[in-house]
Amino acid sequence: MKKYTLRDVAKAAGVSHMTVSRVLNNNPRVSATTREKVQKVITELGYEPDARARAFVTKKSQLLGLVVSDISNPFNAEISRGIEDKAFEMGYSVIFCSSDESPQRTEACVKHMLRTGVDGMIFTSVRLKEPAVEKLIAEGFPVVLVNRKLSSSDYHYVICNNFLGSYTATKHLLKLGYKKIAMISGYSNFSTGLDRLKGYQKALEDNSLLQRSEYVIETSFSAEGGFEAAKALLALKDRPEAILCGNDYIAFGVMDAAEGSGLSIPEDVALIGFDDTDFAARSRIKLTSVSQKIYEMGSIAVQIIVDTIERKNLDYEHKVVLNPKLIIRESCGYHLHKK
Amino acid sequence: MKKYTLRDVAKAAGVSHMTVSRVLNNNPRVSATTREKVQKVITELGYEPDARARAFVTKKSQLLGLVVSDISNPFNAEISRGIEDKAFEMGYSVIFCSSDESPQRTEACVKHMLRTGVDGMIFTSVRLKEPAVEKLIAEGFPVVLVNRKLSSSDYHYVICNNFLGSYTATKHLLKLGYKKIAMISGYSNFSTGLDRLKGYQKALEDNSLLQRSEYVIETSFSAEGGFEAAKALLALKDRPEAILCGNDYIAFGVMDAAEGSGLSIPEDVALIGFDDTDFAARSRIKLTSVSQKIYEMGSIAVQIIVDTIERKNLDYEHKVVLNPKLIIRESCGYHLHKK
DNA sequence: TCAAGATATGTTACCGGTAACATTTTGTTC
DNA sequence: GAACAAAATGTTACCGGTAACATATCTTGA
Repeated sequence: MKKYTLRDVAKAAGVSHMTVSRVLNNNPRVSATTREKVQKVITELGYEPDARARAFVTKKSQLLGLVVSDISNPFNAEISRGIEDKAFEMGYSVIFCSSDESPQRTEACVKHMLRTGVDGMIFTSVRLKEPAVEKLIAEGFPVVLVNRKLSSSDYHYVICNNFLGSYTATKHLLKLGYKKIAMISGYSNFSTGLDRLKGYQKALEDNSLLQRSEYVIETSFSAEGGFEAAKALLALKDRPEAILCGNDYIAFGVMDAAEGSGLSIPEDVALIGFDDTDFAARSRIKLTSVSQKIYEMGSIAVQIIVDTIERKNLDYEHKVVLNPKLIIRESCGYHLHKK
Repeated sequence: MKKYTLRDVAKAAGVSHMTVSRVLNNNPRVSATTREKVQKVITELGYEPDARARAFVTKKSQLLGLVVSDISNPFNAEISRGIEDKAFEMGYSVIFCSSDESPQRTEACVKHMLRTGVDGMIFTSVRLKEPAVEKLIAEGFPVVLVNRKLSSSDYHYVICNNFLGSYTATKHLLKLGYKKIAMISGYSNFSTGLDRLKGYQKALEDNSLLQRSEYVIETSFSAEGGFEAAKALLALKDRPEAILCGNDYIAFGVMDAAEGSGLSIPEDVALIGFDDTDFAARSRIKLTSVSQKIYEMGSIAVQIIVDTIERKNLDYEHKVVLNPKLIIRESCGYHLHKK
C-alpha cells in the first residue's frame, strides 16, 4: 500500500518526472509511444497523483463551499443534491456548512471554508444584508447566491421568481372567490420573504382590494412560526377565508393551528404554501403550493460558479430567474368550487 | 488583497519563519515577548496560513468524506447535519457524495473522495457486502459506518438496534390484539432491512405465531416500494390487520395504497413505520414509528473517525448501538383500543 | 564566575506536484 | 546530408508550509 510519486513512476518508466506529469495532464507534447509506456507503469503501480500536492501547486483545490441555513431542511437538502450531482460531474467536491440563518454563524462558515481552501462558495440562505458575503464578493472571490439574493450586491444568482409565484397564488385565491386573504410571510429581511410578500400585495392591489394590516404577519419560515401566526389570524373577529404562506412549513403550522381551533381546511380556511416540497402532497390536507425547481437551482449554481472559477476574467454577471408553477391540491378548496 | 506567507510575516516581525510557524501552532518553544510581537504582525497583515500548503506538508486535509445514499432524503439530511455540526466543532470540513445505493456509484464516490484527499470516510448506506468499502477498511483507511453495517467486516460503526426496534413494534401490535401482522421490509441486503425483518420474525415466534410468507414483502425503502407492496397485501383474500414497515417512506406508500383501495388506517389496517422522520407526525394519518437518534448517530460517527484519524495506532474498535423508541400515534390504532 | 542544561531561535531540507526554460531528438526541405 | 524548425524530453526552481537538527541565549548551581 505504499504511495508512489511522480518520480517513482518516472524512474520505473525510464523517463523524467516531467514526462509523467505531462502524460497525467494530457499534454500533447508527449509521443504516443512514451505516453503508452508511462501509462502502463502508472496502472501497474497503481499510482494516484497526490491531491494535496496538486492543490498546493496549482492553487486550486477543486473544492466548492456550500453554506445552507440547515442541511436537514428538505428544501436545502434537495438544493444540495442538485449542487453535488453537478459538481461531481464537473470534477469538484462540495463541502457544506449550516449557518442557521445567523450572521455570526454565516461568518464563521465563511472563515471555515476559506481556511479549508475552497475555490468558490455557494450560499442558499443569505439575508438581504449579509456583510460576510458582501465582503467576499467585493474581494472578487467567486460567489453564487441561490434561492435568496442580497439587496445591495447585484451579483451572480439563481433564484425563483418569488414575486410571480406569490402573485399567481393570490390571484388563484381571488379567482376562487375569496376576498379576505391573509398572508403569513417569512421574514422580509430575506429576499424570499420580501418578494413573496410583494407579490401578494400587488395581486390584491390589482384587484382593487385594500390590504389589511392585521392580515399580514411576518414570522420565521417554520411550522412553529406558522402555528403561532395562524392562531392569531384564526382568532380574529373577522377571520380570513384564505391564508397564503411564505413556505410549506408555515402552512403545516397553519394546519396544526386550524386543527387546534376545530376549523377545517379548506372549508373554513383555504391554504396555499410555497416551495412544493416533497411532503406538500403527503401532509394531512394535501397542500396547494407554488412549486419551484429546487434541484435545478442547485445544478445551475454549480455551472455558474465553475465558470467563474475557471475563466480568469469573467466580465459579466449571471442572473438566472426561474419561473414557479402553482400546483393545485385540496387545501385551497379548488375541488369545492369545481362542483 | 495580497496573500502573505509565513516568510512575509517573519520578515516584518524580524524573526525567522520557523518562529512564526511555531507561534501559529502554539508551540511552547517561543518566548512570550516574541509570540506577542509575531501575533501582532499576523493580525496587522491579516495573514492566513495557506490551507493547501499545510495540507500538503502535513498529509492531513482536515477533510472528512461522507457517502450517503441520497442527501435529499430527510433521514440522510439529518444524519448529515449531525455530522457537519460535530465536524465543524472539531475543525474538520465535510465533503459529501450521493451513492444512490449503487455499488458502482459507491465506488465512484470513494475514488472521488480519495482524489480529493479526505482524511477519513463515513458511510451511511452500505449494503451488507460493499467491496469498495471493504477494500478501504482492509487497507487501513479510516472508515466509520453509520446506520447500516457490513456483514463481513467488524469495523467501527454507529447503528440503531434495528432488531429491537422492530421487535418492540411487532410486540406492540400483538398486544393490541392484532394477529395477522404483515411486514413490508426494506431489502435485506442492507443490515437495516435484514435486522428489522429478524426482529419482526422473532416477535411472532415468541408469541407462537407462524410467520406467513405471503405476509412478508421485501422492497426498496421508498414510498413507491411501499405502495406496490401494500397493493399486493391489501388485495389478499386474508388481508393482514396490521402492517409493519421497514421505514416511514414505505409506510407513506401504504397510506396511498390504502386510500386507493378505500381502506382506512387504522380501522381497516394498522400501520407502523420506522425512523420517525420529521413528517411521521405530519402525514395524513399520524404515523406510529420507531424513533431512532438520527442526529446523534452522525455526531458520534465524527467523534469516532476523528479519533481514528488522529491517534496513530488505534487498536480497538468502536461499536455503538443506540436503542430505538416506539412513538405511538394514530396509525396503529392505539387510541381505538384505549377507549 | 563559568560549565552544563534548558530554553529560544535559526538553518536547511523536504513534501510532490507544475512552470519555465534548456536540451536533445526527429523530421523536413533542398 | 546539411541546416533548420518542430517535437519530445529533461533540468531546475519553486510553491508555503513543517520536521529535524544546529546554534544562540538564558538559567542555575557548584
